[in-house]
Amino acid sequence: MTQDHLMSIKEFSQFTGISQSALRYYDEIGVFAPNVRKPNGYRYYTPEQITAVNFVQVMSFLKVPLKTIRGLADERGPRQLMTTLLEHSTTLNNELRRISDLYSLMSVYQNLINEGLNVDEDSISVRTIESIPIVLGPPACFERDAEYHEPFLEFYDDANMRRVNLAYPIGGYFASLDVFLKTPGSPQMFFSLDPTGGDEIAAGDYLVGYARGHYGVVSNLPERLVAYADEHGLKLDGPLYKLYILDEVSEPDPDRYLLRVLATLA
Amino acid sequence: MTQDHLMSIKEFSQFTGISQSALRYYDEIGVFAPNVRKPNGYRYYTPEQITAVNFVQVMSFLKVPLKTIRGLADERGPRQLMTTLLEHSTTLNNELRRISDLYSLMSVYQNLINEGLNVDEDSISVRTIESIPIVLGPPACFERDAEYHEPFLEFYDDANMRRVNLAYPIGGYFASLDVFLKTPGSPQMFFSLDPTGGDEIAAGDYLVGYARGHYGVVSNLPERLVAYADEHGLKLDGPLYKLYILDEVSEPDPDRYLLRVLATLA
DNA sequence: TTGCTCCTCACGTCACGTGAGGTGGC
DNA sequence: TTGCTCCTCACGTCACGTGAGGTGGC
Repeated sequence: MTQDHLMSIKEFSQFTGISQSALRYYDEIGVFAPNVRKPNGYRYYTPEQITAVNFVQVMSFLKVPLKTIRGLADERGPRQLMTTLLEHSTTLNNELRRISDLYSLMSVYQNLINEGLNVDEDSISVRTIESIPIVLGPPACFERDAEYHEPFLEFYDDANMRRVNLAYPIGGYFASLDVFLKTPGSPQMFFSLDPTGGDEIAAGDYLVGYARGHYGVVSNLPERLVAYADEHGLKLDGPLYKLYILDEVSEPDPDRYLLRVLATLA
Repeated sequence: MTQDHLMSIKEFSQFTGISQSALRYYDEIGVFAPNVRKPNGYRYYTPEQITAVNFVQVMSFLKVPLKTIRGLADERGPRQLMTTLLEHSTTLNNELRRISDLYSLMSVYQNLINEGLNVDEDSISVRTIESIPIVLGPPACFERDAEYHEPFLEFYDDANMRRVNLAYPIGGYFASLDVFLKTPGSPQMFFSLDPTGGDEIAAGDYLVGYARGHYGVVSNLPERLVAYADEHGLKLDGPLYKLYILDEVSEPDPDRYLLRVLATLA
């Protein structure tokens, strides 16, 4: 290495993919300065500095504030760097969790919306379903003078404590079709589609039906389910899952919310 | 659902994990307002709004600006939401790539630093190594009057075009020990430890040695490697990989940079 | 001389955080 | 009355982005 090759801020910016204004800002706050400053104030960088600025990028991606990175450069050393990396690897783990959560959240939403857009909502059908992971909440007690929101809030409270991701759609669980027929608006438990949960909608055959309307409105869906089962000689036995596949998130008109019911076939 | 339960901003903040100031900000820019505003200006939220604000959170995590989310709420609908989700799933893919890149980058750094801290740098040893993925650059031609930085910059240019992550440590490749003995400062190619690359340091047995000092300084390492091989009746045949395992990123003192050489054993 | 690059302020932006100073509810 | 919560400005912050107005290099 004889004489160092000097790169203008433009060249250096193109090499590193870091904007010129970012480079000037790094210089200003003292986190990363060009190796050479000409009398006219022009900044010049050396090729070796590419590694150094990459390090700044890495640390700032780890959510370490730039001023901390600056301090870190002063008391640098392999051991210090090691501990810093270990400290912030938890940040990275959290980020990764958030990303993969979001991934599955998006695919859940996409599946529901897709179903909502393409389904023939007037017909009842039989569907074989893979196991779906869910989180069941505590028993929801709807006393006659109590209001709907109370068990709902209880569910939220409980879910918060159990670190359930409440961005996933929430549905209602009924122990049987009979319960649903009697109190279609009052599930015995709520459940979240958060896939990290320890519960599941068991794999198997289900009777599937839909209904449109505000939260709580089931119109004649329960009767249609029973009629279909009778007509086809099917026996319904086991839990029933109610879920809004188009809700306020995707549908601005409450009259067009779309409800789906899965009823276990014996 | 009789009368809606109303939550104060504090309660709602605790339920959703969103700060009070963020909620006020959402209200201010019109992206998410409380359902009820009392005459005294107090904000009250209903349980149903938990889903809605979760949606805002999700979109803003997808790097969608809040003002865009506001606009999105106006012309909402299942179909629109679907396309928005699809559009921004690429954002998510990029994020995920960056995170997992950073993960492997950190583990590469950690392994190197660990090795640098714990190794007996004066002794030569034989080590069996798993295959290590790398990216080889174009042939580096060091003409006698050319300067070191030129092939180095060529490597960077080429790597940039091939979308190699230049934050990974960079080393030098020599076709054989002989080449290294003659020109230890001028590798025939550069390589990056970027693990996405199509090349590799082949699995097998290597003679491993270390040297301290500035970039380009190898002190008596070549001779020590030869002497060790002679002494133990080992034959060196095949490529040699040179890499700084402690460089300017981890070590502030250039005299203490630590170089490692892997020489293929026949 | 003509473009092009670079410079330094200075101000804007995005998504909030942080008091200051004051009111409301129980 | 006391303490707690809530309110609205207003200003700060972080990591830049964006001109404005001017100089330097070939």
